[in-house]
Amino acid sequence: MTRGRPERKQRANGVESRRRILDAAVEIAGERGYEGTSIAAVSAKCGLPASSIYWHFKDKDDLIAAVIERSFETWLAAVRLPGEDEGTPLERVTLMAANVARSLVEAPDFLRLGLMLALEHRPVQPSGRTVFLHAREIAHQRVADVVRTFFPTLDETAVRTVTTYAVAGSDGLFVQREIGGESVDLVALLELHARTVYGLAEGMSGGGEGGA
Amino acid sequence: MTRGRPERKQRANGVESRRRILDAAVEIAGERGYEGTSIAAVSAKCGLPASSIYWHFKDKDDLIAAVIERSFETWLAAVRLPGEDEGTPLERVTLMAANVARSLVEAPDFLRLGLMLALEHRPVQPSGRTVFLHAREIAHQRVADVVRTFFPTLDETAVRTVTTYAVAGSDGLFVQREIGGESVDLVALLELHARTVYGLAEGMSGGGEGGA
Amino acid sequence: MTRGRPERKQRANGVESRRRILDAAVEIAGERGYEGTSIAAVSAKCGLPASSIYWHFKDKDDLIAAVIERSFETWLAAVRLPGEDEGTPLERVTLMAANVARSLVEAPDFLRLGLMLALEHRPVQPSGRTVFLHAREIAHQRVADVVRTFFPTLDETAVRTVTTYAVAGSDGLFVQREIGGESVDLVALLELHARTVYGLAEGMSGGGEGGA
Amino acid sequence: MTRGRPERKQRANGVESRRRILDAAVEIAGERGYEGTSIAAVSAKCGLPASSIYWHFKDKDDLIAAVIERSFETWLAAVRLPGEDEGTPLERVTLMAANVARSLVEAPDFLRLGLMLALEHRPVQPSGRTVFLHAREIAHQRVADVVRTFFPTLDETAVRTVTTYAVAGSDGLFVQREIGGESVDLVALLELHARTVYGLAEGMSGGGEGGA
DNA sequence: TATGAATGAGACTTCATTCAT
DNA sequence: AATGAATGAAGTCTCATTCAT
Repeated sequence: MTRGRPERKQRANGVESRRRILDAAVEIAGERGYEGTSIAAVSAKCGLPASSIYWHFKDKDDLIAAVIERSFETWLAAVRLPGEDEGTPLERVTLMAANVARSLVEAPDFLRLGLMLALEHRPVQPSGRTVFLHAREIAHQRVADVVRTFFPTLDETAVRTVTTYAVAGSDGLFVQREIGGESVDLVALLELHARTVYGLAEGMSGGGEGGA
Repeated sequence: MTRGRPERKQRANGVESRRRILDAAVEIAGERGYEGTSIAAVSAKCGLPASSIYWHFKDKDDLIAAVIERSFETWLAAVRLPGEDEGTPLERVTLMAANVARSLVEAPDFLRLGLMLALEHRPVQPSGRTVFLHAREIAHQRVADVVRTFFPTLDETAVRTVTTYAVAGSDGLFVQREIGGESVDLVALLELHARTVYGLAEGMSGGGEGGA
Repeated sequence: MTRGRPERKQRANGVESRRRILDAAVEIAGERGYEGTSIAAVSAKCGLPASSIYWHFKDKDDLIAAVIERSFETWLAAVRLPGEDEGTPLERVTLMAANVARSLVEAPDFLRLGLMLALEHRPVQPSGRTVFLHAREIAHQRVADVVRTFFPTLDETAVRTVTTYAVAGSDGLFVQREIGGESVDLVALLELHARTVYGLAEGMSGGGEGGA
Repeated sequence: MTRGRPERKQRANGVESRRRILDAAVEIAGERGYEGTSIAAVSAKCGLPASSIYWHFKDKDDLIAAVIERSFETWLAAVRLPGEDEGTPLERVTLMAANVARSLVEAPDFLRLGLMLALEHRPVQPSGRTVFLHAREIAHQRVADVVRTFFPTLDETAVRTVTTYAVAGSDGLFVQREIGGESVDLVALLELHARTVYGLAEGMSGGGEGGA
């Protein structure tokens, strides 16, 4: 019973506690989804009692929403967009795709949890879902900007179609990777996807037969 | 107890009860996922007491697995593959995509619930997940067969890549539709996807530089 | 550890269990009020686990409402109204008052809990309060009938005033008894009240100066 | 820390904070009773953190006791007893009753909360109950004094009976008003009560057959 | 004179499941 | 082929209170 360290972390530190709670929650929620994330489990993993979690977050819904928000920011920071002027357009797009792929492999919790929430259709939606959809909208806009940059002649309908297709493919390949594990080379697949989308946009840009 | 007119439906009918339970469960599980599906909720929706559900299914895990299985069959039945010899290859592939799209709009529960299960990573996975992955494997094989039929010169690695890419894109577009609702034209997007994949396979088939 | 009686009352008996729960709840709620009545305490007192209470009652609110309802019936049964034709009118009224007093001493839970609920003004009222007010309305009507019987010339406004005054005095004297305990002779006080109200009604009946 | 303009109210003011806490507490306790009054709710209503409440009051019990005490004083201040020598004795008594009625309509919290506490019978009684009973004893004495003044020939037993009856009737009519809301004319009813009690005392004073 | 943060206990309620009938 | 009743475990959340600052 000789307690090496006194361990009576009496020093109240809200910021640090909040971080610990989010760290624990992002891990559990990323694995088990909304319902599967119990406050007791988060409490056990972060070392703070359940009642302390309620000091920092109004309720479970609020906690999950904060998890989504923070993990989106983490993920955004992990996507390092390359400098503006390296290589051909196609090479640059491919590089972006590889960066996205790496960020999704490194910090997959955001998208995994987000997709779980997005697929649910509860009568009363968790607010984390709203936060996710909002984050997703931001990502969508960024992709759209890239599309517009590389294919300035595309009309807005075509931009939207290409962007939607690009994002959806990315989602699908991420799911594939989540199911297949490390045997799925997400970097290679997203690079392939980038080239494909590039070709698609090129086709819509040159010949007027856009669509969908 | 022999009542005058027999068979007035009150007298138990196992098959019918089982169907009612599955009908209720597929709806709830498709909305709320595995953890979100409580036996009590299924009981309330189907009108049978909870204990009756346990007469038909070993436990909740078994019920969800059965839900996945049956909704896969429902979905399979909804995919009406077109006759073999109408139109050009590209037209035929596009037609298939449209059919898949329609089936996913009509019977989305299978894929929605399945993806939710697939994205989870719990210590002990629900057997419904296994059932889903198995069904998915079947679908994957069917797509692979189509790819081989249309592009007999593709090597197996390329077939796998194209198939994976085709399925992943389909998943991603399905997610898009689940998020965006009716404003997303899944038929058009999957037709576009079909043409894109067709072009991709063609490219890998003709020039030898396949990949991933 | 030698368990004398097997005590595994496996024999499911809903009616009996429900009664045991209500018996426990009426006692606790009569002493401690709505908020003071915890499901855990009821569970401990009746021997059934908390979850079993929820088989018989939707929630705590439902339980308390049932408690009020049953204890009202118990109390009503305890008020033995005297035969129609014994003694003078004043004697008969006094006898009624004594009977009411005895019933309130014997089964005070109904009125004690009811008054506690009635005095509360929560944003969302417990449904037990509604049940109590309804029961009280019934009691009010009975008293009004007695008033009308003995003073047929009273107009309805006067009947209402006399009845209200009679019931209010009864409530107040009951409170007095609850505070003062056995040192308060409720029977004597209610008999006095009966005579007083009788005189009041007589006065309003003869001279036309009713009021309030 | 010496700010330019001092005393801009931000700088703590114990008396004012204490008042705000009591203001919030009297409202909540008057609505919900002892158990229904949570420190968190008081904190939310008064805008001070829960820990500040514990700076001003030892514990919840202490807070409620202070609430009772202050609201009793508020109520006492609201009872404006009339000058000694206006009108006939009956008129003066009636005027007193009207004043009491008005004070109970204006400041009902004291009596409402007090009666809730008085009706409870917990193993360990809140000290607010004691405070209430003490305040009530004071009120009782005042009424007894009035009775003695107007009916000097009454013996002490009769004085006690009349006083008890007077107070009980007042309580009962107050409850009636709390239940019935503004549709109950408390002033009229208490005036009626005053006349009735006056008559009762007169009867006991003249003929020697007092009672109870 | 306050207060941000923490905390163990306990609140109500639902959970999946069982069992005798 | 079913079901009424029961139940221990676990769920989310609130409680009154403390303590270092």
